Amino acid sequence: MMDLVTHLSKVFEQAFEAEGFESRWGAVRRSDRPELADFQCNGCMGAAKSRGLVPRDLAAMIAEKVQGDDAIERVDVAGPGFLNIKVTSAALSRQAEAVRADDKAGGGTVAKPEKVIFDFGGPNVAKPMHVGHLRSAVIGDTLCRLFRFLGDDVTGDAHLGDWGLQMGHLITELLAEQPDLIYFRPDFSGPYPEEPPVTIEDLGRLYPQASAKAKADPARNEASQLAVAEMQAGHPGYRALLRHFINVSVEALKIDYAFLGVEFDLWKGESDVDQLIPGMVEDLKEKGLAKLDDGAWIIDVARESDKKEMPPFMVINSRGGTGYHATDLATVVDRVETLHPDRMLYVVDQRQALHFEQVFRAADMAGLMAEDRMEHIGFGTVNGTDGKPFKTREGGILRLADLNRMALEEAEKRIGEAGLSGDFGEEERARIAALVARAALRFADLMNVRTTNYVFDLERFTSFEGKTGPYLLYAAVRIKSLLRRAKEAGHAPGKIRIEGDTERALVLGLDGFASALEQSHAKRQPHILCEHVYSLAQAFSALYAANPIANEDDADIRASRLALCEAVLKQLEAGLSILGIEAPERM
RNA sequence: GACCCCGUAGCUCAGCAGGAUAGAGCAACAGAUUCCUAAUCUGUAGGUCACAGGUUCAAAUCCUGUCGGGGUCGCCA
Repeated sequence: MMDLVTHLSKVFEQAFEAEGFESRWGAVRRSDRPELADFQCNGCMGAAKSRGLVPRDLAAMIAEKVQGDDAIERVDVAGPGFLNIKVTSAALSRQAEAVRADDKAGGGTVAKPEKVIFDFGGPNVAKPMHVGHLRSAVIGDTLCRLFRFLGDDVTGDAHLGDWGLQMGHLITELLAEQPDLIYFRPDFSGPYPEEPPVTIEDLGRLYPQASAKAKADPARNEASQLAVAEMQAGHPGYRALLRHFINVSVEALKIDYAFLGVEFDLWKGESDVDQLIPGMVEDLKEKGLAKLDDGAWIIDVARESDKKEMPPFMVINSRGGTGYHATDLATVVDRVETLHPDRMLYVVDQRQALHFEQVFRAADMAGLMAEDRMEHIGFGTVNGTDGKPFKTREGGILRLADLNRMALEEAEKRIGEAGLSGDFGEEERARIAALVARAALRFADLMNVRTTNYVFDLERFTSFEGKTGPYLLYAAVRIKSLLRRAKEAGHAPGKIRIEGDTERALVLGLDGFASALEQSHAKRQPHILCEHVYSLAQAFSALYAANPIANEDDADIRASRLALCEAVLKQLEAGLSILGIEAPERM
């Protein structure tokens, strides 16, 4: 199906072309002045100027030209030369019917589907996730869903941070606590036990313990670095421990992600590409890209056109170790070889912009992937009211697990207060609370423009009124509920006839889905879709408050409104599912 | 110091491929429930779009500068 904006744009573009103008002047968009018109075209001012014509005269000519189109009721010339377009009720009815019948609820498909890899989440083994991880997880997961919805072939990879100093900390701290473990015996090289020697609680305790010691004692830090080097060199016991740490951590991570409805196709990590690094380094040396500088192997990725200083890409550091430059580039090698992507998107904190610039340049220079096929989808930091990265009152980080728990508790409390779900069973109440909490958290993050920092406000994340996830659930559940009642009463939906202003507004809202998705996709900005879904829910709520639907006496109007509700619900659920939000049947 | 991002209502933020009277949510105030879920709806009030220049028929939006806030700048990731 084609949305009205696209249809009208074509009509106006043809009109401009017929008068010998460039078609771009014919671009039509939703009206800024809904009381005057449904759509507007502002091209006459610019087009007239290019010919020395009077804008209003040209506008009148264009208005005359488009008269034949059956979606257009009338076109008015206003102000200096605006064209105000009002569409027919029949056209709106058609659009609503089309949304109702469309299995994508009016959302389209990208012109050219691609195979896209999303690198997001980026959780670290043993380090608990904090609020910053919420952003990568939720934005990345939503973009994956959005791209899939529009037809792209998507693979989401968690890209675990399992190769750094934290592994050394864990190993050395475990060694201090349990020196007799088989993993530390130099005379033993496997096979090692299947059962992990630690629990997630152990990891949660060992890491901060070691980290604190290392900060205070350089020698202790040195020991961890040595352990990392040994592990990277292939120490069998350490490797076996690494495997255990990863497995134990991933199990725990999955719980937090599942709460948020975040899913990954791959759980690969830095350690998975370690074995590719030597070959990659050889290749870089052969190509003359890697050079020895200050004891380290680097790639000079700077360009003359650079306005800023571009530090070198660090392949191997002066101690002979590899850092995240090497693992990230090796990950590109791995992905290109195994998945053959058209594009790779990295959903990572904006502060890593320079790092990715370097990785992309290096990957391009190494002939792995063209620089313009790789994008850093950066996001802003989650700040406190002081403008600094958010800290709890105690000054610590807010763990994601704690945030999840707080949202859930608020949801449960609120369900009790509102007297909702009173007659539901325990299980259903718990499920509803979980869905409400997820909706609140995801929407509170996704509604922000991705790239800017935002101030974290716990109340906003656990609030259920106004522009929130729960508001959207509420709207969807209301529709489900009234459709259910109508069905029970034997009222069937029928032909849609759009009459009043609130109905018109609602259908115009429905019609904006495709372009919201398209823009959201093009800009990699979930908040555009959030805006759309929210305004759709608002438009429905306004109709709901002002008109009876299932209780309407006139059978035709009732059937029409019921059908309209079905269309709205379909699109609402489609939009929400992209945002990773699921509405219960009742709440 | 260089480079990047930001500055819009009391608060948190949209809008920025220029377009008419700058929009939401929260907070404030006034209303709405004989009937489909009030986690709702309707309305009122609230803005020198940081500041100063420039481009343009038209600037919150583009350009320049200033001020203020945040970030990044070779071996932790």
